[in-house]
Amino acid sequence: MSQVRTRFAPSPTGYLHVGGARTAIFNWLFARSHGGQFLLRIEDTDTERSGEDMVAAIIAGMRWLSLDWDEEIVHQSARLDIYQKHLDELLAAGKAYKCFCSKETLDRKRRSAADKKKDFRYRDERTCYHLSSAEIAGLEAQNAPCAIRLKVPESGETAFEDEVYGRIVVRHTQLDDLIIRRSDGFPTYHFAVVVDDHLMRITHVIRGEDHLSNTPKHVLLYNAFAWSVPTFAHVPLILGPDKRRLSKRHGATAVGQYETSGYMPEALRNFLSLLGWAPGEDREILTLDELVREFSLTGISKKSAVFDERKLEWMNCQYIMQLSLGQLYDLALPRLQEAGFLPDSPSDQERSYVMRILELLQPRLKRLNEVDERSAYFFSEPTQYDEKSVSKLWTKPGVLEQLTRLYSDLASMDEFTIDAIEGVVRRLAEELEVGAGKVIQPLRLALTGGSVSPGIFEVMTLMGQETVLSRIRRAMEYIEKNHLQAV
RNA sequence: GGCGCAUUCGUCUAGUGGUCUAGGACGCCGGCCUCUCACGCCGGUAACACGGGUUCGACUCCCGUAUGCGCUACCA
Repeated sequence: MSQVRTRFAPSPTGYLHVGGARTAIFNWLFARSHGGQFLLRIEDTDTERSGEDMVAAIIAGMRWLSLDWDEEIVHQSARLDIYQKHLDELLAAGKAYKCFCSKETLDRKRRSAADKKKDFRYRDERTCYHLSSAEIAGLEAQNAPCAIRLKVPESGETAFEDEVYGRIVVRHTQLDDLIIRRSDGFPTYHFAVVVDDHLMRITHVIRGEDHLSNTPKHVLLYNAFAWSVPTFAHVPLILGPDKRRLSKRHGATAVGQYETSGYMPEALRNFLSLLGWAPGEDREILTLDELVREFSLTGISKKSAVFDERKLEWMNCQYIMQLSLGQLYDLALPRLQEAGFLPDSPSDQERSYVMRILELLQPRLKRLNEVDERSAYFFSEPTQYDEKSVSKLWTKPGVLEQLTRLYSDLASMDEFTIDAIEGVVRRLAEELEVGAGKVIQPLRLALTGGSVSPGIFEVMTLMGQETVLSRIRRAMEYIEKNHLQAV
């Protein structure tokens, strides 16, 4: 069997979106699991809608997901002469013909057919197909714009075997003479895709299910050239929560958005792999190697899948917890620097301080972009106290005395270690005959500005005795100033 | 409208005629742990779209209905 070659062929009319990314992942996985090649092709024949910045964004997205490709990137816009050559071939063989009908004329005919509740099919009249060579020459002499259509057989059917959906058959009466070159000289998608897939020696075309209905047209084109047809595998579409095709209306659809909102590429890749495909086992957290090992076309589902961001978030959480502290530090560093918590080149001391913070935060992070707000109080005094927590925790009678005691007890400590602090706090709670939580929560509010944080004793050792004391004092001042304690 | 495709818990899915009183995961609910939150652990909730066949037997096969999606462009 010949070498497996797959490709991902996005059109740069937008950023790399998760649906495209999923298709790319499947192609990549399939190629890698067969020791084959994975190629990248930019389908930029629609010059109006394509942009260089989009190409760059797509490439960045691919890199971020570690989807490396083999060989040079193919740009369709640079292959116009190749398409023209193949067009001429079809024209010469009488398998395609020039069509001088204007878009306006066609639209009008389509509308009037629709009014009569009928389908418009160009092939029923084939106006331009019946033009004499003299007429064609005349039109061309006037430089009349013309498109090129493929001549589709009027009877019979075209079938192909899809690896996911099985045998697909379409009667030729359902098809029209499709345009394969626009009047502006650019090939249409259907034509370019077939020519390129053949020339790039693609063996397996893995793409979205929205192309399932288009594939018979492509098969017809392969046949017209007498080329062998590749294996097709169409993958189900990705839907939004409302079961409609995933689009910008649903929020984040671009891979880059997931990067900035703190998702790890490994998590997104893992999640996307499992959308419309399942390995034969129950495990869901799979490494790249495992994915490569397990991936197969037969595991692909026929049913479109809803993109569930909650599950992605959970998966991201799993990946964050697997990180070593050093890795987590590297990922958090730019975000902490941007927040102004760390200088451009942190000292060793700063680095180890942050690592200890991250150790506490690690199981609590769903997304990497939460690190700055969750760690803010380690870098600066709380600028304000959470209002609800204040009214819940600092209005209770005795809180001021509690904090006063805490202050003096903590101030007299020599060793500000986790165990020692815990001992002091618990002893105080016992003495006051209250649960430890009753002492800890008001304290937590004083130190962090809120009622949620990692274990308070860990937080305190990290902050250091001096900071802890000054924050307690500041909290007491706040309580007094605002007359929170009932008189 | 025509053609194509699909239809298992809210969501992702396992399941290829009997092992299914339908399994796992996310979510949700309850509990444990506990200084809050998170992690972790334990338990619970919840599905074969509907109707006909075929068969000794159907989630699994066939037909129809419904619903959804896709294609029906000189977009890709």
